[in-house]
Amino acid sequence: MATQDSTTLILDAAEALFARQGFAATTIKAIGREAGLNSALLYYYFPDKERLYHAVLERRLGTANRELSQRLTAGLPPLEALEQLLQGYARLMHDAPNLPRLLAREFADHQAAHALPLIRELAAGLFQRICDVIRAGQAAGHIRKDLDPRFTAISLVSQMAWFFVAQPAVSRMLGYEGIVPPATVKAYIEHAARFSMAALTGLPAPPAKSTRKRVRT
Amino acid sequence: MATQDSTTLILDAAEALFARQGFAATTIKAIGREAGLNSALLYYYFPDKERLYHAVLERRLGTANRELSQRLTAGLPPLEALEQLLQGYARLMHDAPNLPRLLAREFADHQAAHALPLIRELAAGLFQRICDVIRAGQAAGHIRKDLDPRFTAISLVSQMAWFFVAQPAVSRMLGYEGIVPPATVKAYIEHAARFSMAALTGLPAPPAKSTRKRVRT
DNA sequence: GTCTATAGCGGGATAGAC
DNA sequence: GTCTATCCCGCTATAGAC
Repeated sequence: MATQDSTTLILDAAEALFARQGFAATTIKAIGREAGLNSALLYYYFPDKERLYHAVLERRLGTANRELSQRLTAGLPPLEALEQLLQGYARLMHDAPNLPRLLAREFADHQAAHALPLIRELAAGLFQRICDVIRAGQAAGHIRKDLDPRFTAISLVSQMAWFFVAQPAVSRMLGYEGIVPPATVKAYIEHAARFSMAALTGLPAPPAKSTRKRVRT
Repeated sequence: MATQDSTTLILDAAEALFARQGFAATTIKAIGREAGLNSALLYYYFPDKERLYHAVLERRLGTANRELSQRLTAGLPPLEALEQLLQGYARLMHDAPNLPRLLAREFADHQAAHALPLIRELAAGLFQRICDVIRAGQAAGHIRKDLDPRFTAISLVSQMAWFFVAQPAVSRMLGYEGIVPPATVKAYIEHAARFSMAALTGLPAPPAKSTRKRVRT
């Protein structure tokens, strides 16, 4: 609790509130209160609310992106690289619980003036690299070739992303009152890894059964 | 465009705006404009903004829940039931493009006064039923027994949920400018089904390789 | 760098005419 | 049922003292 520089204090407070309530519902005064500073001071450090928000996203996404991309460029064999990715994603979300919420809001905001471009750029870069790893795995014969690399990347990321974004609901479904306990998070991540590895390496689903029949009742 | 009753007009407009911008950023006046009605009229049909929002969610979630649960109680064999679920989820999101965004916001809003309880209840009921189907599949020997049913349910739903919630980003990643074209959506859904079926039925990932090594660089 | 005070605007909600 | 006019509050942002 030793005195921190005000910029950090403000960014921290803003991040917490933006994540919890979103941009519009968060007031400058509330941020000031949360940071223990006078709200007028925010305008000394940041030109306006919009750009404060942007600064929050940049700080959080910048570190996130750096961490994640490290895990993919480590030069591991494809399957291990993907498992590391899941682990890395989980650790990221766990270390920065605000991140999933911030992301969810940005995604939901259609073409918000906000920082979507930034996110898109980061995500796209990451996405490219995941696809490349998958393709490498297919070329090396470790991953089923009938999987579309881009779709597969989405399948992998989804399992992590949704789990953390939907925390409040997920928590309830798993039978907890408040937060999902760390041990359960860990167990889920291991599940997701096993689930995904089976899908990546497993045999195609038995084409028996008449699976394609009616879709409408 | 034939004249509709004002309630529907208002609900439609409100749903669109709430989904696009969220609760706080959406003004009563904007809803009136979007609906082509005087904004004061909203207070004739709804007591306040909060309860208008609630009405929007109830309308959308009510039908959604009904449709989805039908697909699970159809008494199909487990694996087919799960595939139907994925299909149903996709159709739902496709038919009501506002739904994923509304959901994402509700999940992100920590303990918003809004309608989380409603969502939690619906989701929990559905979740229970998915788990039951998975357990049935395991008992019948169609699904690997080393998978935790609850985690597996999350893995399945995630792949659909995130794809639709993150549409704007997903679209960019797949190389499209605006919306993901229907054909691609269909292809992804088929992918997700295949991916998931392989994971559900496939062999455990080859325990060869030394997969558990370093987690930190 | 941090605070007080306040301008100025826009939003939610109401009163009441038609 | 639908519209006009308006109240009142709270928010962003600024001016300026310390």
